[in-house]
Amino acid sequence: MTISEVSKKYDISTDTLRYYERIGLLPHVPRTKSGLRDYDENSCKSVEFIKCMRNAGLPIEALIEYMTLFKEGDSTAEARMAILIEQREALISRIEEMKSTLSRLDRKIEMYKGICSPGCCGKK
Amino acid sequence: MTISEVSKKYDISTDTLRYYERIGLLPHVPRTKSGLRDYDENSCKSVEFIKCMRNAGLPIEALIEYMTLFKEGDSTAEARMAILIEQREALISRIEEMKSTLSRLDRKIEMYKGICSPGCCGKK
DNA sequence: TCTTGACATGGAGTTAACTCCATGTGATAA
DNA sequence: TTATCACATGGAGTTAACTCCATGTCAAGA
Repeated sequence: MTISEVSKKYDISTDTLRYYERIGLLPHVPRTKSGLRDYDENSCKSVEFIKCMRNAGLPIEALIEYMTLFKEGDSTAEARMAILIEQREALISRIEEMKSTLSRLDRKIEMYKGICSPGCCGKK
Repeated sequence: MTISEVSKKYDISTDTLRYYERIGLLPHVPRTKSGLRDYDENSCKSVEFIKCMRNAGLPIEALIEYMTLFKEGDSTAEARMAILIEQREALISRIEEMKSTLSRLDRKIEMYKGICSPGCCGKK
């Protein structure tokens, strides 16, 4: 797949895809004879994984660490798992925080509805 | 309350507190005769609200709009509510996204545990 | 052969949200 | 009265994560 196809498929700009590669987040993508990127299934999977993790707010730094260990082979499984566990914890607490903010927002919105309900909207 | 007390209480740097004020996010904080900030209950409530919303990822821009409308009085209630509803929607979808990433992480971690379980850690 | 269009690279620029800094002031402790 | 100290202000600098740009190459259509 060309870079623009991957860009469309995952809704990530080509600039960002190249950026991910040069900072070592996305493992080297295969090239055609003339040097163009030719994403294979592995590359696509990585892109998809990165997109998912980034959208959930995992920092690029942690993802680079993870991907780097990955390239280093099976012996790094332990360390990779540690990263995932750490990020999992962080994610859980962000979700909790967001949920409580959400219910606060809900209450606030209900209040606004209340203000506007019995009378203020005029009776005919 | 002095700025440093508020800073400790809400765990927000004094720089950030002043920053919020100058960008119009935090309504003007009362001052002492000599010009020092002297946070009253209202100011504190605003700080707490902002902190909560920011931690959940609401953009400063939206919060400024909200606060600005607030200052403009009751006639803006409708518009304020609209902002809250909009942000609520955004928050919900972020939470959903994060939850699905969380379960993906969970599965991945289970996989790592699996790899390491029956045998690889040596018997004895 | 010439032109066009997608892509490559290295490096600079942007955005959001702070964070830091230089300089100045008023209240208080020594 | 002098030295601190917390605080004030305006403006510059930082960080993460992109995004944009100038310049160059290559393959394919006119």
